[in-house]
Amino acid sequence: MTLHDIYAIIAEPSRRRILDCLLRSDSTVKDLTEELGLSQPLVSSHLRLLRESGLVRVQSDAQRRIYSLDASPLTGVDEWLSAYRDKWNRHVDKLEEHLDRRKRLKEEKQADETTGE
Amino acid sequence: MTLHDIYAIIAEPSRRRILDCLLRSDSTVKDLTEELGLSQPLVSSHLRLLRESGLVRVQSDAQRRIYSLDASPLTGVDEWLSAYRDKWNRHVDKLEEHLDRRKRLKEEKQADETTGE
DNA sequence: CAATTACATAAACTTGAGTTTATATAAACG
DNA sequence: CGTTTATATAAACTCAAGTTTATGTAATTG
Repeated sequence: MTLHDIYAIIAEPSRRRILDCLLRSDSTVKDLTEELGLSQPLVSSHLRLLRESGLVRVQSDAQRRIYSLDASPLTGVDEWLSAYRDKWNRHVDKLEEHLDRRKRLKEEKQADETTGE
Repeated sequence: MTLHDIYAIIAEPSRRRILDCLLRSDSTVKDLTEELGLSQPLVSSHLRLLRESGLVRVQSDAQRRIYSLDASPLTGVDEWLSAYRDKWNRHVDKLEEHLDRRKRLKEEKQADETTGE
Protein backbone atom coordinates (compact mmCIF):
# COMPACT_ATOMS: atom_id res chain seq x y z
CA MET A 1 0.00 0.00 0.00
CA THR A 2 2.47 2.60 -1.18
CA LEU A 3 1.48 6.15 -1.91
CA HIS A 4 2.15 5.65 -5.61
CA ASP A 5 -1.12 3.75 -5.54
CA ILE A 6 -4.19 5.79 -6.41
CA TYR A 7 -6.26 3.88 -3.84
CA ALA A 8 -3.91 4.94 -1.06
CA ILE A 9 -3.93 8.49 -2.35
CA ILE A 10 -7.69 8.83 -2.01
CA ALA A 11 -7.73 6.91 1.27
CA GLU A 12 -6.56 10.05 3.08
CA PRO A 13 -9.59 12.13 4.17
CA SER A 14 -7.78 15.46 3.88
CA ARG A 15 -6.74 14.64 0.35
CA ARG A 16 -10.32 13.81 -0.58
CA ARG A 17 -11.40 17.11 0.90
CA ILE A 18 -8.79 18.88 -1.20
CA LEU A 19 -10.10 17.12 -4.30
CA ASP A 20 -13.65 18.07 -3.36
CA CYS A 21 -12.60 21.70 -3.11
CA LEU A 22 -10.88 21.58 -6.48
CA LEU A 23 -13.94 19.94 -7.96
CA ARG A 24 -15.85 23.14 -7.19
CA SER A 25 -13.13 25.56 -8.25
CA ASP A 26 -9.42 25.96 -8.84
CA SER A 27 -7.65 27.13 -5.70
CA THR A 28 -4.37 28.44 -4.36
CA VAL A 29 -2.61 26.75 -1.48
CA LYS A 30 -3.77 29.47 0.85
CA ASP A 31 -7.38 29.05 -0.30
CA LEU A 32 -7.16 25.38 0.63
CA THR A 33 -5.51 25.92 4.01
CA GLU A 34 -8.22 28.39 4.98
CA GLU A 35 -11.09 26.36 3.63
CA LEU A 36 -9.90 23.12 5.25
CA GLY A 37 -8.27 24.48 8.40
CA LEU A 38 -5.02 22.65 7.77
CA SER A 39 -1.47 23.92 8.13
CA GLN A 40 0.21 25.20 4.99
CA PRO A 41 3.03 22.62 4.95
CA LEU A 42 0.49 19.85 5.35
CA VAL A 43 -1.58 21.08 2.44
CA SER A 44 1.57 21.43 0.35
CA SER A 45 2.69 17.90 1.12
CA HIS A 46 -0.72 16.50 0.23
CA LEU A 47 -0.70 18.51 -2.98
CA ARG A 48 2.70 17.08 -3.80
CA LEU A 49 1.31 13.56 -3.65
CA LEU A 50 -1.76 14.56 -5.60
CA ARG A 51 0.51 16.08 -8.24
CA GLU A 52 2.65 12.96 -8.44
CA SER A 53 -0.43 10.80 -8.85
CA GLY A 54 -1.67 13.06 -11.64
CA LEU A 55 -4.84 14.10 -9.84
CA VAL A 56 -3.99 17.81 -9.81
CA ARG A 57 -2.18 20.26 -12.06
CA VAL A 58 -0.40 23.46 -11.05
CA GLN A 59 -0.25 26.79 -12.76
CA SER A 60 1.88 29.66 -11.53
CA ASP A 61 0.53 33.14 -11.02
CA ALA A 62 3.37 35.24 -9.53
CA GLN A 63 3.96 33.87 -6.01
CA ARG A 64 0.76 31.88 -6.13
CA ARG A 65 0.26 28.34 -7.33
CA ILE A 66 -3.17 27.68 -8.72
CA TYR A 67 -4.16 24.06 -8.41
CA SER A 68 -6.76 22.42 -10.61
CA LEU A 69 -8.28 18.97 -10.77
CA ASP A 70 -7.62 16.19 -13.26
CA ALA A 71 -10.00 13.40 -12.41
CA SER A 72 -8.83 10.96 -15.08
CA PRO A 73 -6.57 8.88 -12.78
CA LEU A 74 -9.74 7.87 -10.95
CA THR A 75 -11.05 5.90 -13.92
CA GLY A 76 -9.12 2.84 -12.75
CA VAL A 77 -10.92 2.90 -9.42
CA ASP A 78 -14.20 3.31 -11.21
CA GLU A 79 -13.50 0.31 -13.39
CA TRP A 80 -12.59 -1.80 -10.37
CA LEU A 81 -15.79 -0.71 -8.65
CA SER A 82 -17.96 -1.49 -11.65
CA ALA A 83 -17.57 -5.23 -11.08
CA TYR A 84 -19.04 -4.74 -7.60
CA ARG A 85 -21.70 -2.31 -8.73
CA ASP A 86 -23.58 -5.18 -10.36
CA LYS A 87 -23.55 -7.01 -7.03
CA TRP A 88 -25.12 -4.30 -4.94
CA ASN A 89 -27.57 -3.42 -7.69
CA ARG A 90 -28.80 -6.97 -7.61
CA HIS A 91 -29.00 -6.66 -3.84
CA VAL A 92 -31.04 -3.47 -4.18
CA ASP A 93 -33.24 -5.17 -6.75
CA LYS A 94 -33.94 -7.96 -4.31
CA LEU A 95 -34.69 -5.43 -1.59
CA GLU A 96 -37.08 -3.60 -3.88
CA GLU A 97 -38.78 -6.85 -4.78
CA HIS A 98 -39.18 -7.54 -1.11
CA LEU A 99 -40.60 -4.09 -0.40
CA ASP A 100 -42.91 -4.27 -3.40
CA ARG A 101 -44.17 -7.61 -2.20
CA ARG A 102 -44.76 -6.23 1.30
CA LYS A 103 -46.57 -3.21 -0.13
CA ARG A 104 -48.78 -5.40 -2.32
CA LEU A 105 -49.67 -7.68 0.59
CA LYS A 106 -50.42 -4.67 2.77
CA GLU A 107 -52.68 -3.16 0.13
CA GLU A 108 -54.50 -6.45 -0.33
CA LYS A 109 -54.98 -6.66 3.41
CA GLN A 110 -56.41 -3.15 3.57
CA ALA A 111 -58.73 -3.95 0.69
CA ASP A 112 -59.96 -7.00 2.60
CA GLU A 113 -60.56 -4.90 5.71
CA THR A 114 -62.59 -2.24 3.89
CA THR A 115 -64.74 -4.83 2.16
CA GLY A 116 -65.12 -6.61 5.47
CA GLU A 117 -66.53 -3.56 7.25
CA MET B 1 -7.00 7.54 7.74
CA THR B 2 -8.18 4.96 10.23
CA LEU B 3 -9.11 1.45 9.22
CA HIS B 4 -12.72 2.04 10.12
CA ASP B 5 -12.83 4.03 6.90
CA ILE B 6 -13.94 2.08 3.84
CA TYR B 7 -11.44 3.96 1.64
CA ALA B 8 -8.56 2.76 3.79
CA ILE B 9 -9.97 -0.75 3.75
CA ILE B 10 -9.88 -1.00 -0.03
CA ALA B 11 -6.53 0.81 -0.21
CA GLU B 12 -4.77 -2.40 0.74
CA PRO B 13 -3.93 -4.45 -2.39
CA SER B 14 -4.22 -7.82 -0.64
CA ARG B 15 -7.66 -6.89 0.64
CA ARG B 16 -8.78 -5.94 -2.86
CA ARG B 17 -7.47 -9.27 -4.11
CA ILE B 18 -9.48 -11.03 -1.40
CA LEU B 19 -12.59 -9.15 -2.47
CA ASP B 20 -11.89 -10.02 -6.11
CA CYS B 21 -11.70 -13.69 -5.15
CA LEU B 22 -14.95 -13.51 -3.22
CA LEU B 23 -16.56 -11.75 -6.16
CA ARG B 24 -16.01 -14.92 -8.17
CA SER B 25 -17.00 -17.37 -5.44
CA ASP B 26 -17.38 -17.85 -1.71
CA SER B 27 -14.19 -19.18 -0.14
CA THR B 28 -12.72 -20.60 3.03
CA VAL B 29 -9.67 -19.03 4.63
CA LYS B 30 -7.50 -21.82 3.28
CA ASP B 31 -8.84 -21.27 -0.23
CA LEU B 32 -7.78 -17.64 -0.01
CA THR B 33 -4.33 -18.32 1.43
CA GLU B 34 -3.61 -20.78 -1.38
CA GLU B 35 -5.07 -18.62 -4.13
CA LEU B 36 -3.26 -15.48 -2.98
CA GLY B 37 -0.07 -16.98 -1.58
CA LEU B 38 -0.45 -15.21 1.76
CA SER B 39 0.09 -16.56 5.24
CA GLN B 40 -2.98 -17.78 7.09
CA PRO B 41 -2.76 -15.27 9.94
CA LEU B 42 -2.43 -12.46 7.44
CA VAL B 43 -5.50 -13.54 5.52
CA SER B 44 -7.41 -13.91 8.79
CA SER B 45 -6.45 -10.42 9.93
CA HIS B 46 -7.49 -8.90 6.62
CA LEU B 47 -10.76 -10.83 6.79
CA ARG B 48 -11.31 -9.44 10.27
CA LEU B 49 -11.13 -5.89 8.95
CA LEU B 50 -13.30 -6.76 5.97
CA ARG B 51 -15.84 -8.25 8.38
CA GLU B 52 -15.80 -5.17 10.59
CA SER B 53 -16.34 -2.94 7.59
CA GLY B 54 -19.27 -5.07 6.47
CA LEU B 55 -17.69 -6.10 3.17
CA VAL B 56 -17.73 -9.81 3.96
CA ARG B 57 -19.96 -12.22 5.84
CA VAL B 58 -18.96 -15.49 7.49
CA GLN B 59 -20.75 -18.76 7.66
CA SER B 60 -19.51 -21.73 9.65
CA ASP B 61 -19.18 -25.20 8.22
CA ALA B 62 -17.61 -27.41 10.92
CA GLN B 63 -14.03 -26.13 11.33
CA ARG B 64 -14.25 -24.09 8.18
CA ARG B 65 -15.37 -20.51 7.81
CA ILE B 66 -16.93 -19.73 4.48
CA TYR B 67 -16.58 -16.09 3.56
CA SER B 68 -18.85 -14.32 1.13
CA LEU B 69 -18.99 -10.84 -0.30
CA ASP B 70 -21.33 -8.00 0.57
CA ALA B 71 -20.54 -5.15 -1.79
CA SER B 72 -23.05 -2.68 -0.40
CA PRO B 73 -20.56 -0.73 1.77
CA LEU B 74 -18.89 0.31 -1.48
CA THR B 75 -21.87 2.40 -2.55
CA GLY B 76 -20.49 5.36 -0.62
CA VAL B 77 -17.27 5.26 -2.61
CA ASP B 78 -19.27 4.98 -5.78
CA GLU B 79 -21.31 8.02 -4.88
CA TRP B 80 -18.19 10.01 -4.09
CA LEU B 81 -16.69 8.97 -7.41
CA SER B 82 -19.79 9.90 -9.38
CA ALA B 83 -19.09 13.59 -8.91
CA TYR B 84 -15.72 13.07 -10.58
CA ARG B 85 -17.06 10.76 -13.26
CA ASP B 86 -18.72 13.73 -14.93
CA LYS B 87 -15.35 15.46 -15.05
CA TRP B 88 -13.42 12.76 -16.81
CA ASN B 89 -16.33 12.03 -19.13
CA ARG B 90 -16.21 15.62 -20.25
CA HIS B 91 -12.46 15.19 -20.68
CA VAL B 92 -12.99 12.09 -22.81
CA ASP B 93 -15.63 13.94 -24.83
CA LYS B 94 -13.14 16.68 -25.59
CA LEU B 95 -10.55 14.09 -26.57
CA GLU B 96 -13.01 12.42 -28.90
CA GLU B 97 -13.90 15.75 -30.43
CA HIS B 98 -10.23 16.32 -31.02
CA LEU B 99 -9.72 12.92 -32.61
CA ASP B 100 -12.84 13.28 -34.73
CA ARG B 101 -11.59 16.64 -35.94
CA ARG B 102 -8.18 15.15 -36.79
CA LYS B 103 -9.82 12.29 -38.61
CA ARG B 104 -12.04 14.63 -40.61
CA LEU B 105 -9.11 16.83 -41.58
CA LYS B 106 -7.08 13.81 -42.58
CA GLU B 107 -9.90 12.49 -44.75
CA GLU B 108 -10.33 15.88 -46.38
CA LYS B 109 -6.62 15.99 -47.05
CA GLN B 110 -6.69 12.54 -48.67
CA ALA B 111 -9.65 13.59 -50.81
CA ASP B 112 -7.66 16.61 -52.00
CA GLU B 113 -4.68 14.41 -52.87
CA THR B 114 -6.72 11.95 -54.92
CA THR B 115 -8.45 14.71 -56.86
CA GLY B 116 -5.10 16.40 -57.33
CA GLU B 117 -3.47 13.34 -58.93
C1' DC C 1 16.24 47.38 -0.53
C1' DA C 2 13.71 45.85 3.64
C1' DA C 3 9.59 43.62 4.77
C1' DT C 4 5.90 40.81 3.52
C1' DT C 5 3.33 37.21 1.09
C1' DA C 6 2.85 32.56 -0.87
C1' DC C 7 4.68 28.37 -1.13
C1' DA C 8 7.99 24.38 -0.90
C1' DT C 9 10.96 21.47 1.54
C1' DA C 10 13.85 19.36 5.27
C1' DA C 11 14.10 17.40 9.81
C1' DA C 12 12.23 15.12 13.56
C1' DC C 13 8.51 12.81 15.90
C1' DT C 14 4.41 9.85 16.57
C1' DT C 15 1.57 6.49 15.55
C1' DG C 16 -0.48 2.75 13.54
C1' DA C 17 -0.75 -0.55 9.62
C1' DG C 18 1.14 -4.79 7.63
C1' DT C 19 3.68 -8.74 8.64
C1' DT C 20 5.75 -12.79 10.95
C1' DT C 21 6.10 -16.02 14.66
C1' DA C 22 4.02 -18.40 18.11
C1' DT C 23 0.05 -20.01 20.48
C1' DA C 24 -4.91 -20.91 21.52
C1' DT C 25 -9.41 -23.04 20.18
C1' DA C 26 -12.46 -26.09 18.14
C1' DA C 27 -14.05 -29.56 15.17
C1' DA C 28 -12.90 -33.93 12.59
C1' DC C 29 -10.66 -38.22 12.29
C1' DG C 30 -8.16 -42.44 13.25
C1' DC D 1 -8.79 -40.23 23.37
C1' DG D 2 -4.39 -38.31 20.62
C1' DT D 3 -3.64 -36.22 16.23
C1' DT D 4 -4.61 -33.51 12.46
C1' DT D 5 -7.10 -29.73 10.14
C1' DA D 6 -8.92 -25.02 9.94
C1' DT D 7 -8.99 -20.78 11.91
C1' DA D 8 -8.45 -16.96 15.23
C1' DT D 9 -5.67 -14.20 18.10
C1' DA D 10 -1.72 -12.27 20.77
C1' DA D 11 2.89 -10.47 20.80
C1' DA D 12 6.57 -8.29 18.77
C1' DC D 13 8.77 -5.94 14.96
C1' DT D 14 9.37 -2.87 10.98
C1' DC D 15 8.53 0.82 8.38
C1' DA D 16 6.30 4.46 6.34
C1' DA D 17 2.54 7.91 6.48
C1' DG D 18 0.70 12.08 8.65
C1' DT D 19 1.93 15.91 11.25
C1' DT D 20 4.47 19.85 13.35
C1' DT D 21 8.25 22.99 13.57
C1' DA D 22 11.64 25.38 11.35
C1' DT D 23 13.77 27.13 7.35
C1' DG D 24 14.54 28.19 2.40
C1' DT D 25 13.04 30.63 -1.86
C1' DA D 26 10.58 33.48 -5.10
C1' DA D 27 7.82 37.26 -6.19
C1' DT D 28 5.41 41.65 -4.28
C1' DT D 29 5.08 45.75 -2.02
C1' DG D 30 6.21 49.91 0.44
